[in-house]
Order: sequence, then C-alpha cells, then structure tokens
Amino acid sequence: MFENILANISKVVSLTGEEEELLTSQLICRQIPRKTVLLRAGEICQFEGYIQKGCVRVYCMDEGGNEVTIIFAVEDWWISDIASFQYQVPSALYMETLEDSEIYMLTPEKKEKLLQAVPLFERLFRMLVQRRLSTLQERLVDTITKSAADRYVEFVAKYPTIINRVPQYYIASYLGVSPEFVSKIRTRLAKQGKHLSEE
Amino acid sequence: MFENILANISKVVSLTGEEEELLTSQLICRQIPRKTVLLRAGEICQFEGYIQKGCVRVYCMDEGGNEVTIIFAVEDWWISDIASFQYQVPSALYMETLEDSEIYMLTPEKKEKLLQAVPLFERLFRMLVQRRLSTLQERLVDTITKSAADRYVEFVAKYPTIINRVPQYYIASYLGVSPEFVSKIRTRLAKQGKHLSEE
DNA sequence: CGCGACGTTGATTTGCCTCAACGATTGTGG
DNA sequence: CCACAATCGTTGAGGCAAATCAACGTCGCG
Repeated sequence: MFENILANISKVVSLTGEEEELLTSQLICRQIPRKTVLLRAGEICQFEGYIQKGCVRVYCMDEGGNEVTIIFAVEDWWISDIASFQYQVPSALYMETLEDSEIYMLTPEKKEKLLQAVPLFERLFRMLVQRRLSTLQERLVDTITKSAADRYVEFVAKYPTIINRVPQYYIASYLGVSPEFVSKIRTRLAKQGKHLSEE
Repeated sequence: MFENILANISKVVSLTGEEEELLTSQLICRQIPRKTVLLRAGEICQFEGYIQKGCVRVYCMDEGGNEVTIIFAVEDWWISDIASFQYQVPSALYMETLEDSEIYMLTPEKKEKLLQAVPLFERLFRMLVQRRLSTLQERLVDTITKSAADRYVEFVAKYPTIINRVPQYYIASYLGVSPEFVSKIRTRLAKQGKHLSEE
C-alpha cells in the first residue's frame, strides 16, 4: 500500500523500518472524487499530501479574477501550501482534483509529531522544499526569458503525461498565456511538424 | 559581531547559548570588495551565506546571453545556490557583490556538521527555504499576471532601499523587461504623479 | 435533440522589444 | 584641470508577440 511513498522518500533519506512505520501510521489516506476542492483561498491549509493516484491542480487568482496555475501535481508528487500550513495563516491558493485521486495526508500535528520524533524527517522535508524551490526558480527564469511557444514545447517535453490529462485552458493558465494563444501555438507547431516530415 | 545573524535566526528557532556558539564557530567571515564574483555558472557553489553588510546580485544567463536577476540580497538575507550546494553539482547561477560586503559563510561540511549536531538547525534551514519558496511563488504569479509597470511599482514598494542602491538596468533584468522600458515606465509614473499632485 | 463546455480561427489592439540617437554623469589619463 | 571615453539613463520610431473580442466548429451529455 505504501510502497510508492516509501520509495519516493527513500530517494531522499534512508529510514529504518520503525521510522517507516511511524510515518505510515500518521498518514491519513483519502479517496477523493474528481473536481473536489481541497483548499480555497482564505482558508488555512491543514494538510501536506502525497499523491498516490490522480491529479491535483494548484492555482491562485490574480486581481482581475484570472486563474494562474501553480502546478499540476500527479502521482508521486507532494502538495501543500507550505506557508499557510506552517504558520496556520490563510492561504492565497486553491487546490482541486482534476481526476479521482488517492492522497496520503499529514495534518500539521502529525507532521510535527514526525519531526519531533525523528530529526531525519526534518531533513526529508527540507529536501523536498529545496527541490521544489529549484524547479520553481527555473520556471521563473523560463517565464521571463522564453516565448510562449518555447514554454509550451518545453512543458510537453517535461510533462508528456500531463498534456493528455488536463484541459488545454488549464495548460494556458500554467504557461501564463491565453487559451486562444495556446491553440494558435499548437496549429503552428503542427504545420511545422508537417513540413519537417515532408522534407 | 554576530548579533544580526543571531537575531535573524532567533525569529525562526530558539537556540541555546551553546548552539549559538557552535553556529558562530563554524561561520567564515569574509570581507568582499564590490564587483567581486562569488560564483559563476558551471562552478559548484561551496557556500551558504548570510549578508551582514553589503549587496549581492544573483543572476543567470538565458540562451540569448541576457542576464536575468534572481535576487538582490542585502543586509540580513541569506544567499546560496541550494541545489548546487546541496548536491555538489555545477550551478547555473552567477553571484557578484554590487557593494563592498561582509558575508558570513558556511561550507557544505560546516553546514553538515551543524545539521548533524543539532536537529534544530535542520528546522532552521528548512524554514529559510520555505520562506524563500513562498516569496518566489508570489513573484512568479506577479510576473505572469501583472504588467511591467505594476511590477515596477510593487518592487519599489517592497524594496525601497534597493532601488537607490542598484543600477536601473539590473532592476530591469529583475523585472524581466528591457532597460529602456523601465525608463519609460518611470517617466510615465512621474507624469502621473505630477497630475495627481496638481489636482 | 439541444445545450454547455471546450477548442479553433481571424481581426484588431496593445504591451513591450529592438535599434538608434542623444543627454548626463563619472572617472581617468594627459 | 581639462578632455575624453565609458557608463548609464532617456527618448523616439518601428516591429513583433501575445491579448482581446467575436464568431464559429465540435464533441459529450442531460
């Protein structure tokens, strides 16, 4: 049952059997139907979760009411609004499942219990945040320097599975462009691809 | 001598006197003249630093050779390329001082020593990364949703001291716009300000 | 069947870039 | 101490990427 999450963690830190059991004993396993809202802006995020199955979209609203997708989290990803979770302050984010999902969750108390009991868990979560920071930084640079078309191509290359799992207008809101423009990018790429394969 | 860094840390975790001494005993204090390169892309980042005095710019190059400024770090900020530092892999970043600076540095070994000795340090650094993640996420959203003018105004409001310390074309590379356009934004704002104060 | 959700396509507009020329300031060597 | 170059900021003309708006296809589903 917990092979996936334990394998995920073992890439970061080496837990003893006991420590693994302590971890899994704290996890709350939830089956969540698609289109379920897990978190709304203004609420306090009460979970840090590992996605065993399914897909969750994390997003926020700008002042104009436009959605900006922060991540699509699929199998083997962790999700949380760390700031809201850590300091128990209202979140600025929304989270919702895009598919029927199975998520293992920690509450603030249960996470704290782990951290207190085993310092290695501090390290684990530090590593997870570090990784997330690196990818986010890379994405910021891409957003600043690359054209929408380049970002689209890169997204497809990086997350080939996600493309087929989420509607195109969500991809647009991740890339930071209008849905119409994503459509235009795709037709342009399709034509180019055709040209190339005809030569 | 170490009041600032200890005060900075005490906002996150409570160290005993002994732990504080352990920390400060590991710090390497460096006086660094302005325009000194601390890290170049391709090198491995061998330090995590706390800025006691001065100003450091962290940036990277895109494919076209344009610089993108990741942060301006001034007094009371931490700097590092966490990914490169942690995994001892080549960095994609550059760092250079913009002013004569005084920086307290940890090497990977010395940081590791702290982490091993006192689990609370794991927590400290986890918190620091979390905070950085939150601000970076916010910046990504701003970059995606807001106009360059809005981002400029927000930057000024958020970092009023920095504006006067770094040249304008670095601000441009932080905001992700051309230096010329920052100039145009400023003249536009100045005119607006005048209008407002004339009414 | 008909409706709503999603994607496409085209016309127009706009935000920002690029290039080029021109001040203003600074520092540096004669 | 001046001349000069270098550095940095400003301004304008023209161009391009992407937004906006509107209309139209298409598909799944009540």
